[in-house]
Amino acid sequence: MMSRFLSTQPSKVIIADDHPLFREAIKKALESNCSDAEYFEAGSFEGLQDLVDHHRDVDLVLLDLHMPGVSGFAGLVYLCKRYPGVPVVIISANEDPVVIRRALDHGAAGFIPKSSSTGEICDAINAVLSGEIWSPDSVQSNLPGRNDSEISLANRMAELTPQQFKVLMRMTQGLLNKQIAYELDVSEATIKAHVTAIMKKLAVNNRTQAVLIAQQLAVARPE
Amino acid sequence: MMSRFLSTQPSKVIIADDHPLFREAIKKALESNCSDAEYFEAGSFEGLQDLVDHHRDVDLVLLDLHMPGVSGFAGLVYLCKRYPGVPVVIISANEDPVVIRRALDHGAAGFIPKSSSTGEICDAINAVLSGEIWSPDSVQSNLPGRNDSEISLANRMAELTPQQFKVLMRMTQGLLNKQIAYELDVSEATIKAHVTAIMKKLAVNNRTQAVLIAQQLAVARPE
DNA sequence: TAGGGTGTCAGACTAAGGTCGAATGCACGG
DNA sequence: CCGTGCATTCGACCTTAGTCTGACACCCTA
Repeated sequence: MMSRFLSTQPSKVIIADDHPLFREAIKKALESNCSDAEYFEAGSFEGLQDLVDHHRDVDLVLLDLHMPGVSGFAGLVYLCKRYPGVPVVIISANEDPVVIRRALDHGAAGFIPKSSSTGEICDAINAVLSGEIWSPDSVQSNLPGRNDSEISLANRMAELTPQQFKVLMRMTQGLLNKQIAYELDVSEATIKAHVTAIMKKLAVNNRTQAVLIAQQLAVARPE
Repeated sequence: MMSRFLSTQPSKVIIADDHPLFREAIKKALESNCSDAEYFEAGSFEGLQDLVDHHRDVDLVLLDLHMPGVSGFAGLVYLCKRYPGVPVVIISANEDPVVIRRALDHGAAGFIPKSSSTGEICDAINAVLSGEIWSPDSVQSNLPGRNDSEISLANRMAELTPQQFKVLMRMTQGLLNKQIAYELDVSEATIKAHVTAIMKKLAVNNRTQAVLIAQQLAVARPE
């Protein structure tokens, strides 16, 4: 059976979703239908950060919108600005056209609803690998359009270093500096330094305002 | 000209919107088309709180979703639980069916898009005054349905006293205790006492988490 | 008139947040 | 090979947040 991927080189694909079964399902679908690509899986955003750091030549990232460690578009924005060459495809249970549009505006190379068939998924991935932007037929471009203030937030957010981003994500979960320090296995003083740097980059002057800015890139989890 | 209000008693109506011209327009529309009701206006949520406090016999509140001093549904939830007898009609530029549905779930007696004609507005108000729930035709009940966790948040939020609510709204703007104290013209010690009480009622243990809970009732401002 | 809830506040204390300067290590280009 | 810049780390120090105790006034209701 011929590979459905256009590239002749074996591809590196990262699948990031917090549900192991779903990661498996995606991988199986891609393996059987598409190609002999290499697959890497991440169950948390932190794991994803590690993977992209060690595989700068990755060809594609499949990213769920709801991952432990990130809320909403923050992870997408971060990846896109930090690794401009790497196409990121959002794969989500949420099919709200507004959400899809926002994802594409924030740099997603495609949007695949979880309800898609394996054939549709492969079509989407082929399109993305050949440089296209892929989105479900239901979404056309007459939607709300890009929101400038949100874009500027995204830009500021993208200036964060990897560690700072991890810290910010934990701040948006209401964790104390002490708790973040424990989770990241550094001293509380270090977290405080990161928090100060984050606030400077986001142009705010206290933790609550920083969290509020990060929250603006959040997406309500569908029921 | 006959009043289009069903009630024979003169009604008390409060119009809460941060745009003075829009308040005027609404009032004019109601006056000329509907009845000889008494009108009161509020340009901020704080003003609205004062009004309902002094006019417990108000027959109707028209509330914009985006008011200085409240974000999203918080104000609606607060009013509904605290003054159960008073019907609150949301009047908003946002016409997203999901938003409309959430508003009705949170106790709104009706939802009037700002794009409505004066005739439609009067129809809606008559319906509400005679005890019905009014929503635009576009919204039927096959939507997402009530979100239990959001309802429980709303219940906790509704336990707040008026002053605590004011404090919480300012916390969600990233203000320091000192700044809130200045705005409300009380001492910082008082604000601290309120913040402690708020966190207890919301069942959280720091300011960031309290703000995050409040933010879950927020609505993205449409462009 | 007593009691309960609310709003106000002070003072003293503990905990958490936030700033500053500085050290380390690592990558990049000269 | 060396300097420059950046990310990460950290301790010392000060500010803000949050708790606890106790207090007083107000309003409403029983």
